[in-house]
Amino acid sequence: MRLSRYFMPTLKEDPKEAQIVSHRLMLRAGMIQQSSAGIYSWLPLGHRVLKKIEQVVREEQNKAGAHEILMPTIQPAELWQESGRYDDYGKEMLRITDRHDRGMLYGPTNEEQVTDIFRSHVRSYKDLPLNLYHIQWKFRDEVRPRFGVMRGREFLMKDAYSFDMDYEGAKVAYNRMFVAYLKTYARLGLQAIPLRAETGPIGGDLSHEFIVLADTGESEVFYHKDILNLATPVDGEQTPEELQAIVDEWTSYYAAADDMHDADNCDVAEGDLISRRGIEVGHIFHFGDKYSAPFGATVAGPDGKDVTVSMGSYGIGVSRLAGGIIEASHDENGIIWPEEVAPFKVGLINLKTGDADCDTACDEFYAKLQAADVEVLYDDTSDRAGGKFAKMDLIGLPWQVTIGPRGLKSGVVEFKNRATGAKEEISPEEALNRLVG
RNA sequence: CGGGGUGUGGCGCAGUCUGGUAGCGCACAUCGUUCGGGACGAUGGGGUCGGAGGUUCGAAUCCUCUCACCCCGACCA
Repeated sequence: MRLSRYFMPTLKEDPKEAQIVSHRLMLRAGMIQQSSAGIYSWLPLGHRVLKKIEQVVREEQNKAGAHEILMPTIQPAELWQESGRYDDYGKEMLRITDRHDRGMLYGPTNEEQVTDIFRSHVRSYKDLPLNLYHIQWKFRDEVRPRFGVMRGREFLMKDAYSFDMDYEGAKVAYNRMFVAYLKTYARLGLQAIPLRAETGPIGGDLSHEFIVLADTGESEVFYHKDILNLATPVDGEQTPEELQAIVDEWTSYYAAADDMHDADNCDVAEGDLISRRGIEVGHIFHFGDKYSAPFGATVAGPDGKDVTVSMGSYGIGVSRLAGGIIEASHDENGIIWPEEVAPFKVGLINLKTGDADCDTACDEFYAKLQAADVEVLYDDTSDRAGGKFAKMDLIGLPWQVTIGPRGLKSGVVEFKNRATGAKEEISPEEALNRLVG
């Protein structure tokens, strides 16, 4: 993409409404624009990031055997009356009336909707286990939206729902998601910690939330320092026993949010207990028949008798992760994107636009990157060098290649790693090899 | 929902106390000089000062009401 043709409205100064770093950087990088409290438009750069996060989440869900569907944002009130949550949910649920005076709502989550789909189509135990997920916008009318996209009213969430014959089966589904989440966060460049969680209004008896560490996190977390040294699970089919072993390993270390932490009854040695701020980026629940029972979601078992299925739900805040990743990965100059979610892999800086040799060298380099399918943002504007560097640092692409007349004389380009700041002078061919390889 | 705060060109702000018809920096446009880490000069475009009502000869400024947004707390992906 040529920057001269791109829509990336960056700001030099911090918008005053943005107090936390990810919100400031997202606004300054031209990723988002606020529409109203807790509701945002995603501009091209932000949209690219959002789609990349979504894709990583999607791939890991698919690998875990979940099937992608897409349920609507607007749901009928009757479904929620059936589960009893229409009255319980309170003002956080945005209620709408259509022209026929029918009660509708903008879905804050989809347990009812997915259970309705399940009961309509699944009749036999042979169709289990089943896990359906979608990545869809949700709306929760929070009293106090804040922190930019990290605590919006409208947000993009991946929510998966598992259906099994019994608790044992549901636990395998739960563990499979647990492991998939660990892999997902690792791919996103995040160090995530699973915490045992309150099951909350959603109900159930097995629940973990996943948090990423960041100084601006909303809650305080306490954890055993060795949990950070655990290896991310590897890809591939895993037996129920192997899944359980991974979950057991990750949950064997102490980890709790401030609401669950009890300093007096914590048996972690003082030097091993670490306290930091964290952002919740995922939450998984087993809740049994909480929805399947009132909805009559049953399947025929091997003996021909109907069994009410045992369910779980598994959420990842996709739009929140965009902010969460920035919170966890930035410096004083701007964002530092992990490679998997960077809007472009490399920024190409033409140090002297208008200089025939420099333009030619940059255009050729750009064409070669494009031919090799390397996502590149090419700053071909006539801005001054300083501004170009500052802008590239701000938007945080993993690599920066700078081509200028002086380097061309000696046959080198500047190759910079955004994360480490390390700069090397190498040949254009070498730079190309590193980016393509 | 309780407490605090802010609304003035796209962004950041001054002006409000002490009413006199809107200003600065950045950004934007044109021209020129510059140009290897956010240049300089000249010129120019853009704001009914969040909204409504009131006081006054006159309101960004004073009064009343209202809306929006932000921050701290309780709650959530």
